[in-house]
Amino acid sequence: MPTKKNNTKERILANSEELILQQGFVGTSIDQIIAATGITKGAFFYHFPNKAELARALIERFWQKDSALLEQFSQRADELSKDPLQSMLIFLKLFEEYIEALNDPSQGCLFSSYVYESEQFDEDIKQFIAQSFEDWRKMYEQRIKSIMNKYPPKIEVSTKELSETIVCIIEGGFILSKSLQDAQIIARSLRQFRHYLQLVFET
Amino acid sequence: MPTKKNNTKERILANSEELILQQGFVGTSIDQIIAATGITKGAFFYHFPNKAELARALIERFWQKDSALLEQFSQRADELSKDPLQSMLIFLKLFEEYIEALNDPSQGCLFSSYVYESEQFDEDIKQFIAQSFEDWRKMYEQRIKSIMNKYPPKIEVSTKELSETIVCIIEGGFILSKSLQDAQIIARSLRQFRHYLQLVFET
DNA sequence: TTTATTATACCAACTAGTCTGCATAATAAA
DNA sequence: TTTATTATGCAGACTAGTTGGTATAATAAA
Repeated sequence: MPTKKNNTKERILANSEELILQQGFVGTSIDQIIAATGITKGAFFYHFPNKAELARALIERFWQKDSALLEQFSQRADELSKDPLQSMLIFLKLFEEYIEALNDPSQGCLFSSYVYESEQFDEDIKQFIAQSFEDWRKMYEQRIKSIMNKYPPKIEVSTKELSETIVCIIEGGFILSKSLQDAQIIARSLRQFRHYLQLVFET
Repeated sequence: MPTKKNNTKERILANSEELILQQGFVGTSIDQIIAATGITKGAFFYHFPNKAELARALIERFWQKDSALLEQFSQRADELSKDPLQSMLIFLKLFEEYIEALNDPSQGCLFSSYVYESEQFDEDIKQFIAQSFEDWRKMYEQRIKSIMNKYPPKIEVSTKELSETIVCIIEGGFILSKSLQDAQIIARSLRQFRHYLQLVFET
């Protein structure tokens, strides 16, 4: 039975993430996790010393998956156009299409989930989340800076504020998507932001 | 000691809301709530039959406070300008200034908090939250429709998508605001949306 | 007194986490 | 190649503490 193939640790992580996005971290008991995974307490505590370490492993895993995806879209966008504005528009489009494709009623974002239970987590996890948001935003900001170097904006805009707004739209989109059971909200709202960029920068 | 003046029920609600926005609903125990309020279990369960009813009372109270505020800004905006576009821009500005004024690092939105623990709540509470989001969005949509009737948009836009985006920005803004300990994010991002509206509709 | 409000003591269920033990897999020795 | 040894991965019973909730008594207000 116990082979290298059926990676129990990964199954615990996947099941935990799903449960936590629906019930919250504190609201998800280890008993629920092991029941969903089909293992026992012994197995769980063999892989994680305590629940706090599960939380840490989950958020790091989430960020890794997330940034890999963004990196992929980023590279693809740069391949398709060397122009900073076009590349950014393509990047956002790729993101939208990805979201649209999962017609699964959005599970949500683990970062946001943790933020609304923030006092349950260690200081370094809170720090990791804040840093991740910042890194994510800065990635957008770099792109917008490149655009600005080439195209004079029609109105006075700040690269920081523009990049912040993208992150707000996505995180807020997850919330509405979950509540209204509508998987397309993020894509639609991101499209609005794309139009905004076009109005600001396109000739 | 117990007079009508020191309204115990209201104190329970206020303290609960603050704790829940930091720790989540499940993560906040009744023991914590009564300790923060300075009462005992007996007093708590006199005012609320169970924790689920506290959740319901909290979210209804939150919505009442919220819609009263929005109604106030809405009326003020209509007083200051009869033009639908100007009134909307003023409305958003009032909202921004309100957020800016609370330089308290944002407590957050109870709706979002509940959404990320949604499976902990009864179906009717989830329904109430979804309906509140929809009502809120429709309020914006009405304003945008009025604008569209008067001003032809520069690009093709949907009133639904525009109004959705506002809600996304605000809810996402709360999350970033909490995580990055920056109370001004919502205001800054809303300003971006204001600029977008101006670019789309202003002559 | 009657009624509204709060205090105290308590409980059954659930919580995260521990402990011992057991099967298999990998490695080393014969 | 067989056999002994050890490491890995997991099962499941157990514990100490916490949870929401209750029963009842005390106290205050009308």
